[in-house]
Amino acid sequence: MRYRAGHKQETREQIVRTASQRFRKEGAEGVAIPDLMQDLQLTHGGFYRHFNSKQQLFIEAMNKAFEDGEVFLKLATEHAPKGEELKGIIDRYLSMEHCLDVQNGCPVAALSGEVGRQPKSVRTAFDRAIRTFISRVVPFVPGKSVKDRERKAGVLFSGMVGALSMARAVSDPKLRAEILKSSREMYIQTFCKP
Amino acid sequence: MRYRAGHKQETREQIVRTASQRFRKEGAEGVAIPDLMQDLQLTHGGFYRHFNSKQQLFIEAMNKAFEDGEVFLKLATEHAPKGEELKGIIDRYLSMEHCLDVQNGCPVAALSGEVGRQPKSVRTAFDRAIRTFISRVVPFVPGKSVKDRERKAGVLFSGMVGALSMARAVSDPKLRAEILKSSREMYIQTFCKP
DNA sequence: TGTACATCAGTGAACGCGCGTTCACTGATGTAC
DNA sequence: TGTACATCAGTGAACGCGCGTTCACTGATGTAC
Repeated sequence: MRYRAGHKQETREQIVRTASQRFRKEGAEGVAIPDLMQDLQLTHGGFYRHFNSKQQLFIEAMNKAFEDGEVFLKLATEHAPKGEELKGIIDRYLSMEHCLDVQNGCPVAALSGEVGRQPKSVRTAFDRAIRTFISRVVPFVPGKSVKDRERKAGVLFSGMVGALSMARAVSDPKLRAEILKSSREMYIQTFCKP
Repeated sequence: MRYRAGHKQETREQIVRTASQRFRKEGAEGVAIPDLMQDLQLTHGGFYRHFNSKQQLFIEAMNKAFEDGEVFLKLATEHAPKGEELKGIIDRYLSMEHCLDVQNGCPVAALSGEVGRQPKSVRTAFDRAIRTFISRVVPFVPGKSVKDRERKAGVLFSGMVGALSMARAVSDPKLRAEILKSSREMYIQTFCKP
């Protein structure tokens, strides 16, 4: 073999990682295979040694993005003081950093518009990711019952997704900052008290 | 002239109306000019008698969608009992009908993902639409001051946008209904009391 | 240790396709006389 | 009232382009003997 053992696997992972970032930033149709491969100093022909189609890459890239989401939650809760984990999640999710860093940010906020047009396989993966995210947040949400806490986690999550999407869509930096700040304050006030 | 007076204007308006619906449903890149013109039983060549570019049509179609948004608000508040206008807005915005009717629904929910990639002219139109929508809702939002009511209206709007986007992205109809219902109940409870 | 062959990740020309856009043309009607 | 010409919304072939995908080829290394 020309390349050392594991070389192919490494290339594959690099493609998925780069695709995962670029799909979030530029959308499924905004990323061309030849262009993507050039990012890794490769030519487009080799792509099909790793994937059957662009579609397959999109699915794997989405799953990679969901894994990033898990890491995001872990970091946000671990860096927060005991008992203030939910505040940590909200503060980080609705931070200007997360808002500007689309390519490494929440895939639900970045891709929910496109996902509705994707095939079933992509959409069910989305369902799973949303349920997982909510279940990870539930332990930190106060509430009367598990059902109540799940509902609250769901409303909080979708609300934050909307605030982030709108802040990103907007052109005026002041309006962007306002959207993030109002939502941050209101969600902390609404969801963080026991 | 071959066609009666006003004919050209009518055709132009039909193109904008159809484009406005299809852009919301299929995204900016999902709609091809030849295909769009065929919807109106016309051929693609004639398109450029009406518009300089697809870009220009997109902007006009977005503005048309924003007008639809104004109508939406008017209907929602007029049909509601006096004093329950905000409840009327929330109930309608987060209804299953609105969720399924992407093509006639809120352009912010449908296009916020794409708008970030559009040129300045599109994005400033978006800013204006968001500010207008919020100012239309403010009169019905209870609060201590105008600033406070504006903030609340902003959080409510972005929250509803997120809930609608997520409900649409999801594949499981039960999960979709849950997302809408939880948000509806919670937002009515949070924002509708004085 | 040296030689012949097999492997296979990556190359790059080529494909068919649909897109946005252009343009010479059409032909029913309005206008000039 | 009748004829000749002008108008211009709409037609459809054609363009250049970039896309997703295919495929014969390359060439450094591993393996067989």
